[in-house]
Amino acid sequence: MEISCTRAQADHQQLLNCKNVLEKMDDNFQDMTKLLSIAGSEVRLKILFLLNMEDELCPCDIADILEMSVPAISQHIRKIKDAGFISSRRDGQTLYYSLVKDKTAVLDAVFTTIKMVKKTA
Amino acid sequence: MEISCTRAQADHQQLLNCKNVLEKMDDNFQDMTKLLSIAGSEVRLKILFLLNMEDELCPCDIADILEMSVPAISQHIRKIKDAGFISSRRDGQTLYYSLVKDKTAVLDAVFTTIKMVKKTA
DNA sequence: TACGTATTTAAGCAAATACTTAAATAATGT
DNA sequence: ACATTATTTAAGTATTTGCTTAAATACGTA
Repeated sequence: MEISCTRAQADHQQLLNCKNVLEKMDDNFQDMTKLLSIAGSEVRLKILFLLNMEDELCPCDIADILEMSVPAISQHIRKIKDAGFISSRRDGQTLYYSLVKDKTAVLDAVFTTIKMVKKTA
Repeated sequence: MEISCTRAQADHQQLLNCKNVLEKMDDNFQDMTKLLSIAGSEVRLKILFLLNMEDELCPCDIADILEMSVPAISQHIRKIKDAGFISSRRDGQTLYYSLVKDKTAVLDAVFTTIKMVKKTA
């Protein structure tokens, strides 16, 4: 309980209500944080964007496109995969990765925004 | 250019196209990465969510709600403010922070998703 | 079996993060 | 001017991150 804000106008009922709301959605916050922290890296955001655009790609393709080393890409992929946002399909030696759509649905708004042409100031 | 993926089926034209698309939107990726990396921390995501819900709050309120120290909250606020996603208004000793709506519009989808009741498996 | 390619994994390291505590600013009231 | 409250800033530190290089694993083929 220990409310520390001693402002005269502090609305303690409001603060308690906020606490309750957050507590009720704690799992949702953790899930969303996981997705946003994955997407909050320029490299990983590009990987997710590319998979959304091309349906599936192999680590080697992604390394070529982003001009990065294969192990660096592989480690990003692993992080995204461990979080459950992409899945893989093997064809011979090649592993193809693709988005798990229902776990990454919120990113549609993100991709749309990225694709919007910016008005030059 | 140096394409390194030597798969027989590798579609080099596809890879070059991807590179071009990404390059064209590079600024957008940087802007979006900034927002997502800010939002990709559980504490900051909650701060943004609270500001969306309550319109404006002071650091002390947020510290109370999240049960964290005031300096810890202040440093998160500073990071969000430096990125331009919140603005402040002073009333006496109290600083009230609020969302810069047009810079955080994509987060509406995020907040909506968080508020959705999860189907228990 | 041996070799080449695709990918992952591991070890190492520099840089970034996110707290803590203590000190500095800023505004208000006595 | 002094004390109190709200907030920020700074310094210190443990943890996490994201690459690099080198080694391991997996698959296909001669």
